[in-house]
Order: sequence, then structure tokens, then C-alpha cells
Amino acid sequence: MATKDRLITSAVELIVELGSIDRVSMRAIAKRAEVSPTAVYRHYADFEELVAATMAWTWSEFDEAVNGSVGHIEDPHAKLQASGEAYLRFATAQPGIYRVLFSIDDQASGLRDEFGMPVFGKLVDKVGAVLKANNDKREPLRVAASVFTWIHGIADLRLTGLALPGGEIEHQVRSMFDDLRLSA
Amino acid sequence: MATKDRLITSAVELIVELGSIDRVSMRAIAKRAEVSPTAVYRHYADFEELVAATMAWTWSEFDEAVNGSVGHIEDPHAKLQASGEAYLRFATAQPGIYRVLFSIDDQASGLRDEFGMPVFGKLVDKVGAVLKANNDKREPLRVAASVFTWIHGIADLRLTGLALPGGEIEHQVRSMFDDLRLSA
DNA sequence: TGTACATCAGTGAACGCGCGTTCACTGATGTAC
DNA sequence: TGTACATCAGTGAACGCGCGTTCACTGATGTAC
Repeated sequence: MATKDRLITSAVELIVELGSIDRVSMRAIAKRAEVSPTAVYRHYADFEELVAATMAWTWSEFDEAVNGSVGHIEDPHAKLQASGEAYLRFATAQPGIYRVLFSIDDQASGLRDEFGMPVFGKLVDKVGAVLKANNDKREPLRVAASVFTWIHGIADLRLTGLALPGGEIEHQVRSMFDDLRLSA
Repeated sequence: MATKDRLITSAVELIVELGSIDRVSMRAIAKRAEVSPTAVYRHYADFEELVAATMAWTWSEFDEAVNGSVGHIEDPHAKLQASGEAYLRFATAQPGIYRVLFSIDDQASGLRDEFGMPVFGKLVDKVGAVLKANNDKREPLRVAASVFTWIHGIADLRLTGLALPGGEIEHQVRSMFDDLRLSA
């Protein structure tokens, strides 16, 4: 049904506008989706379930953004670079949405295990390919954790509007990979 | 007055327990401080002002944690290392509190300019001292921005409870500085 | 030193509001015979 | 093919609740003469 999906996209819109999932109410979502508050219960057992569905949707959008568009790239360095750029573009595009993925919250942390870990796994693979091409003996899992940590820092600080030097997304990703010795 | 401060510490306690400032209400703060909701208005014009005061207090606690305890350290490398460790300890100790500093919010961003930038300035100085000792010609501001970005990533991901490899705080800070060529 | 008065920190009751959820219902669509 | 019935997506009214804020007030403390 169209309504079920429209509730989720309405929730996403509101998160973007208000900057945090905690500021979004079920009634506001229903209103945005042009449906009565009661209608929500036809599709989700309660508000928590709607929030969970919204987070799951956000995770899959994130996965698609970061991994979907780079499948055709053969060169491991170019692939990692493109993926990193897509990561930052996703995080920067809509304030609040990226933060949803990393909420401090029991519900969020369960979804992170379920949806986030596979995404991290794909990063480990991409990093592993670069290490192999570079004949670099470091452990992919550890290096990928550094990449993830750093790029999360870039993404999250960008959201706050803090005026740090760092330049354009492309350049920022490139110098990160330089510092982590993941360049060609 | 004791009440004025107790309202702030109550607010901080609630942020820690609930994991986000958005989940904390004025009435809950008053209750925690053992005072009627009305009494809050003796000390703060409105809820927004109480929130602002709480954020300002959090910023100064953060500044104190990161910079207060390292003043006596002479060696620039040891000083930067100790400061980085204190940073992560502060962020990790109480979930939610650190996140308050980096909220997406007009009010938060004003306070970040006012209280956060000076703290960042001190980091630039510490990084500058290390660069000088290393006879490293890189620009302190840019290198400090990388340090800040990365350590924020470490701190923020730790809060989510994500099980990434990386080890103890001390070790994690050390390998970050190694990768950024800021070690002795 | 005593008295009059101002200031100050607090109270309880009340306001209008938006919240998540439940209820009894309506009308359209799908299915069985 | 028509009819009876079940299912499904939706509605509006109502619930109890916690919210931020205002009001008129009380009683203790500080100050002036």
C-alpha cells in the first residue's frame, strides 16, 4: 500500500526538517502523510514499530548510496574513493538522517547490528582489496575500522556546521586515505 | 544559589540517563532538583535558557576535562597524548552528554561558536607544539582539524556501543597520532 | 535596637496543547458458492 | 452471474497524560531609617 511507504517518507522528511528523530511525533507523521493518526495502526503496531521501519529504511538507503553506485568500478583505489565520497554526500545531504543511524538507543543499536554490520563488512572488503593491491600486510578489519571511524568523524562534524578546514568532499576523502596509507 | 546549579546538574543527570537532550523536559528537571516546575522561572527565563545554561556548563566541563589536567605536562607529545585520552574518557563516561555539544540545532551551534572554538584553539596550539618539536612543516590548523575529526569519530562511535576493533583508549589515541605522524 | 518595607525563592492550581493509543464505526474491495 | 460475507484501510471522537508557562500567593531574608 502507498500509505505504508508514505508514512516512512513523511517520517524521513520530518527528521530532516527537525534535525533529530526525537523531535518527530506519530501525529506529525500522520499529518504529513495526509492520513488520520488512527490509520497508522493499520500498518504498524505502534509508534516504536514505525520508528524501527523508518530506521531500517534509512539503513538500506545508506547502503544503496554507499555501495549501490560503485559496483561497476574495477580499480580498488577508485572504488574505495568513490564509496567514501558517496558516504559523505549521503550524510551531508539531509541533516539528521545520518544521525538516526547512530542514535544512542536500545532499539537503534539492535538495528545497527542487523543492518549496519553488513554495510561495514562491505567496507572491510573494499579496504582489503586496496591493501592487497598495495601489497600491504595490515589487517583489513583494523584498517577498515580506522577508515570508518575517521569518515564518521568527517560526516558527523560536517552536520554540525562547524567551520573546520578540510575542503571539498573529494579532497577530504583523498587526504584521509593518504594519511591511512590507502592510496595508490 | 544552590537551586540554580542543581537544576543544571539534574538536567545533566537526565541527559545521561535518557541518552539525549531532546528527551529531557523542564518538569522532569524540576522534579529531579526537588523543586516545583514554577521555581525554575526564578532562575531562568524559560526552558530554552535552562538548556543553554546546561550546554554552556557541559562545554566548560569538557574544556576542563581535556585541558585542565594537562597544564603541568612539558613534553608536547605526552601532553597531546594525555589530552586525547582525557577527551575520550570524557566522551565515553556519560552517554549523551558528549553528544549535547554537537547537537544539530541553532541554539547549539551558537554555543559551539562561543565555547567550542576556544577549546579547538587549544588543540591547535598543542598540535603546533608537536609539529615544531618534530620539525614538521605542516600547517597546525589543518593537522589539528584532522585530529579533531578523527577523535570525534572515535568518541562518537564508542557512544553507539558499536563493537569495532581498536582496543583501549590509550592505544587507540596512540595509533591515531602515529597515522597522523604526530608521534615522537 | 526596633520597625517598616522591599526583595527574593519558592508554592499549588490552572491554562491550552500535542502526545500515543483505543474505540466503535464506515465504505470499498476481494472471495466463495 | 449474482449474492452473501469477510477483509481491509480508513475515519472522528475520546481517553489520560505530560508538557511549558502564567497566575496569585506565601514566607523568609535583607535593607533603611
